[in-house]
Order: sequence, then C-alpha cells, then structure tokens
Amino acid sequence: MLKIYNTLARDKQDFKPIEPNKVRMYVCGMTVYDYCHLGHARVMVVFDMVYRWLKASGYDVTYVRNITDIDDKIIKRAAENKESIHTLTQRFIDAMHEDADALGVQRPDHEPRATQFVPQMLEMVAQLEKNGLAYQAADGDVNYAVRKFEGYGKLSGKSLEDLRAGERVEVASDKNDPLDFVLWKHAKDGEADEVKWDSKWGKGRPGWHLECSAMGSELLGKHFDIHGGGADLQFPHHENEIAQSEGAHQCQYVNYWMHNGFVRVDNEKMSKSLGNFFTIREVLKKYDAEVVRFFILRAHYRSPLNYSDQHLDDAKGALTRLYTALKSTSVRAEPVEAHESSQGRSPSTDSGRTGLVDWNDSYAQRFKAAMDDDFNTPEAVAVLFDLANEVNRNQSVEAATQLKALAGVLGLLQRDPQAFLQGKSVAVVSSSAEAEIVRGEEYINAQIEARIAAKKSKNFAEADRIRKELLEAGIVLEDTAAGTTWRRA
RNA sequence: GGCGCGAUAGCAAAUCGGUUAUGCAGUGGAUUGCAAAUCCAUUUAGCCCAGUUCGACUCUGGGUCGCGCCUCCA
Repeated sequence: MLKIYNTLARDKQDFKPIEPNKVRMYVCGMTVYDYCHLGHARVMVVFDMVYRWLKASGYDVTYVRNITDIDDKIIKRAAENKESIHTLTQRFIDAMHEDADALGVQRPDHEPRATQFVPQMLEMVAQLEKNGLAYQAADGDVNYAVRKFEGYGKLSGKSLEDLRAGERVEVASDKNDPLDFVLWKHAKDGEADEVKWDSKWGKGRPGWHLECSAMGSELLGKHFDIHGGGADLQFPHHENEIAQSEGAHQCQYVNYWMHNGFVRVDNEKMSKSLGNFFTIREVLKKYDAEVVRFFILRAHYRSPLNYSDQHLDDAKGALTRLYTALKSTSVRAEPVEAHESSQGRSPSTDSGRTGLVDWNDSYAQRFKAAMDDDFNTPEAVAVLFDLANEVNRNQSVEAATQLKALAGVLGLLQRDPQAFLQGKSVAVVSSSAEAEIVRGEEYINAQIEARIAAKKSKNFAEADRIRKELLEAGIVLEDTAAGTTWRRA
C-alpha cells in the first residue's frame, strides 16, 4: 500500500483515496512573470513523478496545477516592460510549457489561470463574509479574520501567539489583526483596467491565496485527496488556503499535504530574492534535459537538492550507464526496432509503457515497494541500476525490457540509447569552430571507416592516432562485436 | 526570539536494530592489437557524548554544526 508523508500529520500515512480508485490532486504552480528556474523544475518533475506513479498504480487521477497570472510582481514587470499583463503572462506560460515539455513533464489535466476564476473567488469571499470570517477594512481591502478560524496554524505547526511573538515591524495597515491576510485588494489609482474586476466590495483584484482555494474546489471539489507544492508554500500560503476553504465550505479541505524540498546553491536555498537561481533554459543549454530530470529524481523529493555542475556531471555519468546497458541489447533486438522505426512509429512515446512492466518480477516488486514508500525514487533508481547490471551480465533482453519499462514509469530512458549517447556534449560545447567541424557526424563516420581500414592493414599506429584525435574532440570510440560505435564523452 | 528539518564513506544518496544499498571516483583482475564499455573482486561510512539493548548508523536524551519557515518565494 502507498504511504505518503503528510505534512498535516508530520508522518507517513497509508494513502486512502476519498473515492475508490480515484485521486484528485492539486499542485501550486508558477507565477508567470519570468522564466522558470531549477526550483520550479523540481516541483514540476516531482509532482509529475507522483502523477505517473498514481496512474501506474491504477488510479484514475485528476491533476490540477494552477497558473498565477495576476499579482503584484506581474503588474510591476508589465509596467517595466511597457506591455500588457496578458502579453507578459502568455509569453511566460509558453516558456514554462517549453521547459516542462523538455523535462518530460506531462501536462496536468487542468491548468487553470487565476484570471479565469475571479467570479468563483468572489463567491468564496461572499461565503466567508457570510460565515463571519471576512471583513472589509477602512482602506477597502477585504481581509480574512484569522483569529476567527479555529485551527489556524495546523498545517505549519504555528500558533497565532508564536506568530505574533516573532512578528516583524509591520507597516501601518487597516487590518483588525496583523496576521489577517487580504482576500480582495481594492483597486488603486493609476492601475490599468486589466487588473481591475468589479465586485460588491468595489473594484479590485484577488489576493494571492484565494485563487488556489477557489480553483481547487471548482475543479476538484470542496474536499480532495492531495495538495502539493514547494516547502516554502507551507506557510503562509497553504495555511491560508485551508483557512479559506474550510472556513467557506465548513468541511475538510485536503487529506494529504505534500511539500517538496528546495533546490540549493552552495547550501543555500535557490530563490529569486537571493538572486542565486539558474533558469531551466540556461541549464538546458549545458545539460541534456533528461539528465536534469534524472538529477532531480535521484534525490528524495523531500530532501534538499544541491545544484552544481559537478552534480549534474555525476548524474550524466550515471544515466549514461543505464543507456549503455540498453544499447548493448538493442543490438540484438535490432530487426524489430528497425522495422518499427521504418514505419515512422515514435520510438519514445512513454504513454502505455507502464503496461509493459512485469510486476511479478522481483526487481519490479522492489521498485514498487520503494515507490509506495513515500515515492522513494532514489531507491527505485537503485533498482534500475541493479537491473542494468543484470542486463550487462547476461545480455538479457527480458531484463532490458523490464529496465526500460520501469524507468518509463519515472519518465526516464525512453529515448533511443544511441540518440542519448551521441547527444550534445557537455565538455566541448564551447570550443572552436574547428572542433565543431571535427565533431560533425559525417566526419566522425569517415574517421571510423578510415580507422577500420587502418586496423585491417594492421596499421595500429594510425588507428590509435584517429582514436586519439576523436577523443580530444570529445568522441569516444568503442569497438564491439557488432562493429565500432561512438558516443560523446 | 518562536517553530521545524537534517548531519551516512573522496563526492552524491537510500535502506535497515544483527546479513552487499546504489551511482561516480580509487585499487586489483578478466576482457581488448591498444582502448572504451562490460564483468568479477576490493579500499573509503554513519557529527560528538550518554542511555536502552545480547547487539545501534538505525531507538531515547543532551550537545555541536548546517538549513528552512515566521515577508514575496516552488
């Protein structure tokens, strides 16, 4: 049985869906005013993995990941750029999709945008007001009366007293309690019409926390199974979501809260405010997207993950071992593969791959046990390596099939091994134009032919010279029983 | 200051109260014209101090260090 670490309980718990065989899951997505960084990549990949595992476990999953397309920072950035909110957000939504696609992240079933759900949000504010949990302040903002909600702090383990004790200097505000948070922000002079909506409390726009409560209940119901997000959202965002949803609907909001750990740089949280972030597209210039995905999945989702070139290089080496194992047997399976690809069939569609897993096999059972234990992907990946060893030891096609199928559950290893192994090089990517020519595939193949000829005539000095020259350009030659193949170092 | 998380070999990273994690790197061997890849063997562990136990890296208590949240943040 699947166990999930539930932040609400601070413990691993058996996962029991509300409706048999159905899982409804919501994850806090991006605020789209800039490119996604590696921290965002982690959320996307981690919950994509959760989504895949739930589906592989036989659940009918509805996965929602929202897009925040109205907020202070978006307004500010649009003004700086002298462009409309919509143009700005659409641009970064497109960019986000490109990044997610590259990382092998499946699209959620719904990607609601805050601006599309303003009526539902206003309805919620009205309900909260009716329940005595919201009030309009003198400045026009509608706030949530935190002290009226019993159980405020149950997710983050904070009490209102503790929060007040550690309070920082607060700017003058019209809130009844400094910890009250805004549900509806009144419109200010000079703001574009684009950021104003009519409401019975006057023109304005929604506070940040409100969108998730409104969209969650609209798309998944008032009570659903899993809610995820980065650990930094635990407080205040998720705490406030609970206050809003449970305050409005008078029933339990979410059963299992999941929070992923941070990506770090030099042992510090990667974040916009610290400025120590790397965007996904920046990293993808240097590293294969699957290496990045593997790098993320190789650590447990709740642990911190240190980013550095060394760690990415390490991940690349490890993934190379896996693909090398696959390559060694694809030689045997060549007739079938060639037939399939000659008919234009996509070689790497990962949907349906899970159907190929033989779950009775002992490796698959270890893999399943690991995944069922709060999504222990490092352990699951270790099983993949044991399987690779089995493949290499016995040239086992069955083991290779199983390896690819299990890895597919994690969204890994679905490409043609050769394509991965001969993909863009890290080490020599920025060398001279001459090296670019040397690394051209036609040139490589010609050199391989020349070397084979040299070997035939026992001219080993020439054969070695060619090997050395290619190696200096980052190309490794491998003589196998099936002939000479090459890969990038 | 309040609350919480973590500390595993050269690097990264899991499990587990007693039996090989795993990947990279290192060493020895097999294989190879030479290599690479691969296989076999192997060296490096569990922050410190107490306690529980026949036995603790694993449980309990204390300490030290690191990190996070308490303000926008994935």
